[in-house]
Amino acid sequence: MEIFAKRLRERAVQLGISNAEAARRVGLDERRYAHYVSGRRQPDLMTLKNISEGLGVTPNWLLDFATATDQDRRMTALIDRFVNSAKAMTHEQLELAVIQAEAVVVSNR
Amino acid sequence: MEIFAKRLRERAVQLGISNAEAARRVGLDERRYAHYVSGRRQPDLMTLKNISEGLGVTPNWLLDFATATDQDRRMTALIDRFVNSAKAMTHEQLELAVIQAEAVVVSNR
DNA sequence: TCAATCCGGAACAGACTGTTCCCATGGAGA
DNA sequence: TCTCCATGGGAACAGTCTGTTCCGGATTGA
Repeated sequence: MEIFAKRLRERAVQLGISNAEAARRVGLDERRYAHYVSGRRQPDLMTLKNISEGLGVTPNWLLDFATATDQDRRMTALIDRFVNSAKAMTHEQLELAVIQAEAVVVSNR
Repeated sequence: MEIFAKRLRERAVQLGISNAEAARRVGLDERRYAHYVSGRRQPDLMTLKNISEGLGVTPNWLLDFATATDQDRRMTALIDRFVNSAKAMTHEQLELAVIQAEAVVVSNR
């Protein structure tokens, strides 16, 4: 996961801070954080989450995860339509829609 | 990271497959994957990424990372649930779900 | 010159992981 | 009913990896 270390360095530059300062923001020991920056060691999942929050980024970005939705354009187009509709719904309406959707998925067995 | 293990089990249910089948899709040994499912052990970052791809979800979702900082978090959480469900749907099923959602919005007027 | 900050390397004890057995359960088919 | 196979849990072990601690060099500002 060299990309992870690269993203940590990249983010520090974006924020205009040193890696040591980034470590403090995340709440990690400088040496420990330095290991992540150098790419020689990897954090556990909880630490990954904390780093994401501390630096204001997402795990997806830190891991360079390309959203699989980019592959199927028809699906993404439909999802976009749903998201737009969801913004015009009440919370109860959206909740019902989600429950229905999840029920459809379960029934696919 | 109990939530991570929970999400693995949750996703297997969504896809209607066993954990062993999920392990095969990801390309991991069943025993090893079972450790992740039980929450007793955690994968490294590269494996996390592979699991995300194999199961058609995102690291953000597997880690329960709240991306909502702008709008209503309840709404975005529901939308995320829908998006994940949509990935397990056929195109026809998703299309119907969207049509229904848009119909709900129209009825609000 | 001195102090402070940042960053890299080395090393060690401890924790964690990946893997391998063993076994219990439950469903499918003969 | 019996057998086979898939699933999944538990235990254990060797090896790897991590977190932490020292040390030193480089840079900056007072």
